[in-house]
Amino acid sequence: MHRWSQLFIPTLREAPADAEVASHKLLLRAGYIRQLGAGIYSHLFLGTRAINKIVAIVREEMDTIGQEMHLPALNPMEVWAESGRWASMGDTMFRLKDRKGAELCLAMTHEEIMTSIARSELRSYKQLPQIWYQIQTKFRDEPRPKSGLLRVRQFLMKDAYSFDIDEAGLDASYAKHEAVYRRIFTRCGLEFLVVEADSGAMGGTGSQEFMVSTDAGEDLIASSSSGYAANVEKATSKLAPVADLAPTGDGLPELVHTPNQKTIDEVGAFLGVERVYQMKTMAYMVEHADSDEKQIKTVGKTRAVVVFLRGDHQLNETKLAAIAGGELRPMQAEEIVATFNAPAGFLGPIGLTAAPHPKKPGTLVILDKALEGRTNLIAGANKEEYHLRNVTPMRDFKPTLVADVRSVNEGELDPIGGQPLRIAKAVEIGHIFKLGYKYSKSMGASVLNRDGKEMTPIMGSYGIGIERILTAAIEQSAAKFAAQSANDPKASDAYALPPSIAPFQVVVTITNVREPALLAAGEEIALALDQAGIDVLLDDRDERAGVKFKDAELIGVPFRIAVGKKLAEGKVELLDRLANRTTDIPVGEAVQQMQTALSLN
RNA sequence: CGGGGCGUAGCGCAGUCUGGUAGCGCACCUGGUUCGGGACCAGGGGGUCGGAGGUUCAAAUCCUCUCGCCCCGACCA
Repeated sequence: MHRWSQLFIPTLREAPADAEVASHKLLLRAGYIRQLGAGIYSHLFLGTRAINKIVAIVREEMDTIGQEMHLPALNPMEVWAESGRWASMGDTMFRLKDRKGAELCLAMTHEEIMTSIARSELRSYKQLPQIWYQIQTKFRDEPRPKSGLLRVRQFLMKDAYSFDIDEAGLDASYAKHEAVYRRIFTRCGLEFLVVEADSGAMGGTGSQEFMVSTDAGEDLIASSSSGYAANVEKATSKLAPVADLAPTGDGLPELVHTPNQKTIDEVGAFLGVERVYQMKTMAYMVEHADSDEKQIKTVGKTRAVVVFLRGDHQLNETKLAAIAGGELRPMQAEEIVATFNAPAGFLGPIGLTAAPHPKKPGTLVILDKALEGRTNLIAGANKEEYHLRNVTPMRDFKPTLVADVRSVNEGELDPIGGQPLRIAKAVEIGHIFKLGYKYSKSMGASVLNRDGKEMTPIMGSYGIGIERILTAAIEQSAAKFAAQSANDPKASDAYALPPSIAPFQVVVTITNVREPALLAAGEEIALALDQAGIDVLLDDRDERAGVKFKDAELIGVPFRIAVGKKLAEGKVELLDRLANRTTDIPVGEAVQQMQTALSLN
């Protein structure tokens, strides 16, 4: 049994000025963590206990489908060079040299290491499927660590990798992870959402993220009441049909003089035409990763990418980057002139030469799906001071491809049930991803199939941010407490963790340790709880009751038993902080009442 | 990397503009009173003012350089 009087729980009355988000302030104030450097934190006693509980849940669930390993965090450069990530990871990877000058890195994930084990050990389809996982510290030199434990440079991750003989096997391994992830996050007491995610420029056939909705989050997710949920990087929507403008003149593109009218709004106002009837031109350059040799060989290291969007729509750069196959940057003035033969402000589709196919050289011209079938649009004329009327895609110009590259907006209808989309901030706590052959192929893993033929195993990778479970739980709870008492300025101080991940399940607060009866009763109750297998923290400090109550709340323990005045009547007070309910219970029933309360959570 | 802000006692801050013995609240230590919602009285300890260089009789304060941290934009668990 733990006695507060002997523990190191450095609670703070005020949060350090650097702390911004609720979980960061609370973790510091409650004595869970202390900062060592930007994005580098020590977990103190309470933090470690909470993390250990989360890890135990993750491990217990993962053990139902996979096997735990422990891999090196310190990796020789060669293994990362093989997959191409030594080059592609750039500054995000911590790199170092040993005394001999050999290059090493601190691992950010473990695809390479797992694949190298698979390659040297797996020989036969009979050994598949395999699911290997580990719970380990990862290192990432984040460009901008922030928000306490939410975005850090060193963190705990549960990462798992599956190896299957074929796609059906991968689908099964993926489905197992999805089910296990749902159990893990449910047991951790989180309200989460599973969303469709961007699988990145790397390819891959499927990817879902597990998200917890909170304003502290950095991701945006779109969801609706029909069950649709997607990262906005991936989300699509149904649009209300638009009645096109009537053609003017002979119905063919017609030049209009538009001096000094460059933006969509200026041109719209000048011509008296709303934004939905206009076509917006956006010009980028893609830069292909050095590792993508094939692409560079056929289309060059950089390539012009031109996108046409409806005037009132926003480009989604993630979607575009996935299609373009590299990193994007806006075109510079000379590049614009080289591509369009016209200055910015009057760019349009006509006269532009599109690559006939994405894999062929030339300008990659993309027409956003929302413009498919539209007619008589207003667009730039590729001529200074002129725009065109009556521009009709496919008739007047042919893009390289038609694709969804726009961002959805709040209120648009979801693509499956047609319900309005809500857009909210969220934290990503887990990600499951059908990797495909990227690593097994580049690193040369293979097994013999039933016919004695060499096959490349297909892989999946699956991650969980351990500390993020803690922070998400705190954010979620703090938001709820704040909403419940919106006019109470101290409300942001309050939160409570789910019993499954709280450092203790219950605090027994002896309101005054100088009264022998209270002290004895508190000791007795705490001992009984401890013997019943309940994680109890006995607050036996010689402090005033107010201090002890505040501290008990600050550390986020979900139940509190106060031993005080009512002991004279043989009663103690049980506070359920998650339900915000206080009940007086007979001393002798403390264990049983706690067991009941815990079983309900 | 670009933009903004901040480094003064463990935490929160004042002092910097206008150079002149380094301060306040909380926390900490001692004694006393108090004891169910962050008590009170009295006494006390603790600071290379982020670092280096410069200007000056004199620098937390002015100048130069540098390091660190936080926040806003491009990445991810």
